[in-house]
Amino acid sequence: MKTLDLAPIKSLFESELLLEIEKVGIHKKIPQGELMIDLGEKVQFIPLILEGAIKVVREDESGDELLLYFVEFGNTCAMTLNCCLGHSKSEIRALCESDVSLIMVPVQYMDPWLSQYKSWRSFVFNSFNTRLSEMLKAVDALTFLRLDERLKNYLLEKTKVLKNKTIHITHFEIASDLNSSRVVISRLLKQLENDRFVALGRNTICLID
Amino acid sequence: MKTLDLAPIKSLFESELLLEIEKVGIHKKIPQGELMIDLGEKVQFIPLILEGAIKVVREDESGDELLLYFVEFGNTCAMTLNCCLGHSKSEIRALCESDVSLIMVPVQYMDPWLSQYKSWRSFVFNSFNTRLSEMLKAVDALTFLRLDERLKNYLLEKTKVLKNKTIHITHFEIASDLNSSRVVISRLLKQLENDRFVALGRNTICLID
DNA sequence: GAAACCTTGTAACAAATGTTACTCTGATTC
DNA sequence: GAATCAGAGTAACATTTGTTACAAGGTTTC
Repeated sequence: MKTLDLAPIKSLFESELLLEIEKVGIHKKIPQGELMIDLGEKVQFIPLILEGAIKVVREDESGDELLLYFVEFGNTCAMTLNCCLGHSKSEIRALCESDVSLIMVPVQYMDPWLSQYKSWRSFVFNSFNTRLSEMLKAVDALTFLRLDERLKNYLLEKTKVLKNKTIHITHFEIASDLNSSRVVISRLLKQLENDRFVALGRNTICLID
Repeated sequence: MKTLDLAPIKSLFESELLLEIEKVGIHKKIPQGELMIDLGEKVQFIPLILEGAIKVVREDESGDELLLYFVEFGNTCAMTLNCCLGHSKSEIRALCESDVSLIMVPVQYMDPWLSQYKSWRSFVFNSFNTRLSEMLKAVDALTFLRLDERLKNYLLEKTKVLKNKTIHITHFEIASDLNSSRVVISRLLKQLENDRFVALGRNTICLID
C-alpha cells in the first residue's frame, strides 16, 4: 500500500493533523464523469480534494437540473459537511468534472478534530464560506443576469476548471447545466460566435482570446 | 443593568457556555425596519436571535435587490459568521423584519468557544446548514418557479415570519423583494385575488384560509 | 378644501426565453 | 455504402416577464 501523498495539502494543516489524516484517510482516484454523491444519499466520508474539480448540481422533482458550482483543490464540499453533521441526506448531486484525486476521511473525526485542531476549524469554515459565496454567485447570476451573460460565465468557468480553452461538450449538455433548452443555447452560441467570443465546432467550443 | 434573559436559548447551550454568554454578551432590542448590517460593513459581533426575524437581502451594482431569506430564533446569520471568521466584509444587507431582541457576542469568542463547547459547535454548524438550505431554496425558486409561484411563497413566508395573515405592504415593496416590477406584481396579485388566494386592500394583503 | 402625492388598476407594447418543427451534415452501424 | 442517428442551424410561434403610459381613488400637506 502506497503512502498518501499529502504534499498538496501540507500547507493547510498542522503537522499532527497531517499525521492523523495519513492514518485514517483513504486515498481515492475517481475518473471524469463518475457520480460521486446522488440526491438523497447519506455521506460517510469527508472528501479532501487534492486534484481535479467536482461539479455540484441541483435537481427538482421533474428532473430539471441546474449547475450550482465547482469545488476545487483546497476545499471540501460544504454540502457534504452539512450531511456529516446533520446526519441528513444529500440535497445535491456531485459529479467529477475532471479526473479527481481525493482523501476520504470518515465522518466520526469531524467533531474531535474541530475541538483539537485550529487548522481544521479554519479549513472547515473556509469551505463553508467559499460555498456560501458560490451560492451567492449562483443567486446573483439567476437574478441579475440574462442568459447570454450566464452562458459566457459558464464557458469561462468551464475553461478555468478544465484548464483548457477548448471545451468538448454538446449544446444540449450546456442547456442542462443552465436549465435552458438546446435551441436557445444554440441561438446564443451563434451570437457569441458572431461577437468573436467563441469558435464553434461539432462537439467543441473554443474560447477566443 | 438588567440580567440577560437567556430563557429562549437555554436549551441550545450547555450551562457553562450560558454563563459565559451572560458575562460577555450584550442584550439589544432593535425596532422593526432598522438596518442591522449593510453591504461592505465589517462585523464585530455574533448575533444570537432571541425573538423576531431578520430579513437578508442581496443587492447588485445597479441597486436592484433580492430577498434571500429570513433568519429567526435559534439561528445566527451565517453570513455574519462568514465575516467574523474570514474577517471579510458583509456581502449582504440585513434588516429587522419585526422587532428583534438579540444578544451580541464579540467575535473574539468565536474560535475559543468552538474548541471548548460542543453545543457551540453544533449551534454554529446548524446555522451554516440552515443558511445553505435557505440558499438552495432561493436558487430553486429562481430556477424552477415562475413568478406567480414565487409570489405565493413570498406571501406565505411573510405571514409565517410575522405571525399574521394580514400583511401591511405595498406592491412596490414586494416587487423590490422579488426583483420584479410593481406593475407585474399588481397583475399577479389580481390573479391571486381572483383565485381566492388573497384579499387585497390599500397597503394590505390578507391570505385566505 | 385644493394641491400634491402615493397606491393601485389596466392596457398596449417590447424583450427575453421557451417550444415545435424541419433541415442539413457528419459520424456510426450494419 | 445505405441506413440510422446525434448534433447543430433556423424559422415561426407561444409564453412569461418587463416597460411605458395613463387613469382613478385615497392620503397627506399646506
